[in-house]
Order: sequence, then structure tokens, then C-alpha cells
Amino acid sequence: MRFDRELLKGTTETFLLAALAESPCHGYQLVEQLKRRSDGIFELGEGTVYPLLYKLEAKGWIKGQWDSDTALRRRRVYRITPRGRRQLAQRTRQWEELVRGMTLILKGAAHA
Amino acid sequence: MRFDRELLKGTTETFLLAALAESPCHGYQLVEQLKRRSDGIFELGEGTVYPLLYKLEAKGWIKGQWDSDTALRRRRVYRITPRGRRQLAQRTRQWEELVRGMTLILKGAAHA
DNA sequence: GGTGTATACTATGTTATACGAGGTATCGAC
DNA sequence: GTCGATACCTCGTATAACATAGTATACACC
Repeated sequence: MRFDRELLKGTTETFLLAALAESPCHGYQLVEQLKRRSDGIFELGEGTVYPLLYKLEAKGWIKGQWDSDTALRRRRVYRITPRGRRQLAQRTRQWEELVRGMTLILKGAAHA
Repeated sequence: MRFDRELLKGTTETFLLAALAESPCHGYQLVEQLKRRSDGIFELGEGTVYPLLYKLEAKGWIKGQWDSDTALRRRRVYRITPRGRRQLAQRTRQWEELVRGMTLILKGAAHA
């Protein structure tokens, strides 16, 4: 499904945190991960993912490390930090609250 | 609840369409409506609502009419148009799809 | 009759988000 | 030795929501 770009705003960071909470990942792989894990609903481009990773790292929510041992190509593997997990929990609560509010409003409109 | 501003992006137009689908309303009242109908979860300011109403009207999804008969003060009552209802239905589908995708991703992270 | 408050609309500048588009480099296969 | 896949990086753009400020009317109260 193709979304209005604006509908995704504010949710993308949460995607990445959630994906990294499940397992460490490098950027290129995250693009595939998100697509797969969301059942094809989300497709973030590299131009979205990489800048976001730098930002999340700068905030201390994830930590990147160059993986030169196992990898064929140089790549940066990101892991979620304890602070990142707290941030994810908080965002998850906000998300659920948003869903609750939207449901209330859309339900009203449906039977109007 | 206080939201990250960005999380609301793309949803606000849908709020307004949904609220107007239930009953015609003027701008000032919409601010109160949305707060009440969402159980206090959403609080949009006038600086958000009015410019949005102009935009929705320009797109032909709602139609405003100056109400000088019943009102004490001049005020503009907006009604949703047939095209607006189709737009709302489409946005509702997108919203449900977004919720589905987010649920898949957040669920995975929760038991990771 | 003047002051304050609630109603009601209008207009503008700011911030930051997601994305497209373009670029670099390495590896394996044919 | 060329092609495609992997992997990363960067910049410019559109636009959304909001804060802020401004205008104007009705009404209550002293």
C-alpha cells in the first residue's frame, strides 16, 4: 500500500527502534527488515533510513559498530541501548493512545 | 496526553473530515468537538484548525457557508461533501493499514 | 458606560520530517 | 571486465502542525 507520506511522520523512528529491539541490524538490511516485518506495508528508502540512524545514535538510543569480522563488505551494525528501549516503550504507549483516539473519532464518523 | 507533534502529522485532516462527517460544524466549535470526541486525547489549536479548513475546502472535500441566520456572531459552518466522504473512507483504510503494520512491528519488538 | 471574558475568524513565520535523487565503493558471477 | 547486488552517504525540497499575534462582536457585571 502506498501511504500519504505525512501519515508516516513520527512513526518512522519507532519502526527502527522496534526493529533493532528485536535484533541488531545494519542499515541496508533494515530497509528489507521493515518491509518484511510489516507484511509489505512499509517501504522506507535508504535516504530515509540512514539519516535517521545517525540521529538515533546521536540521541543515544542506538549504538553502531563497524563489523569487519564476519562481514564481506564493511557495514555498520546497530544495536538498541537501554535508553533506546525506554524510548521505545514510551513511544509505544503514545502510539496506542493515538490509536485509541483515532478509533473513537473514526467510529463516530462511520455510523453518522 | 501530550504527543510528539510529528506523530499527528497526516492524521489531522482525517480528524476534521471525520468530525464533519458526523455533523456540520464551524471552526471554533471543531476545536472543542475534537477534544471531546477523542476523550481529551487530541487538542488542536485554532492556528492548526482554521488553515486546514481552508485547505480542505480548496480541495472540495468540505464546503463552508456563512451562517448569519441562527448565529449571534458571523461564523462559517462547514459540511462534508460527497468527495469528502470518499476521501475519508480512503484515509480510514490507510489508517487501518498503518495500524496493522505498526502492530506487527511493535509486537515483534515486545517479545524480543 | 466602561471593562472583561468568551466567541469566532484570519494570517504569518518556524521547525523538522520523510523522501527523492544522486553519488561512492566493494564483491561475486558470467 | 562488465554487470548487478550489496552497502553506505548526502543534499535539496515540500509540507505539516503549531505558536503567536491580530481583528471583531456579544454579553454580563459593576
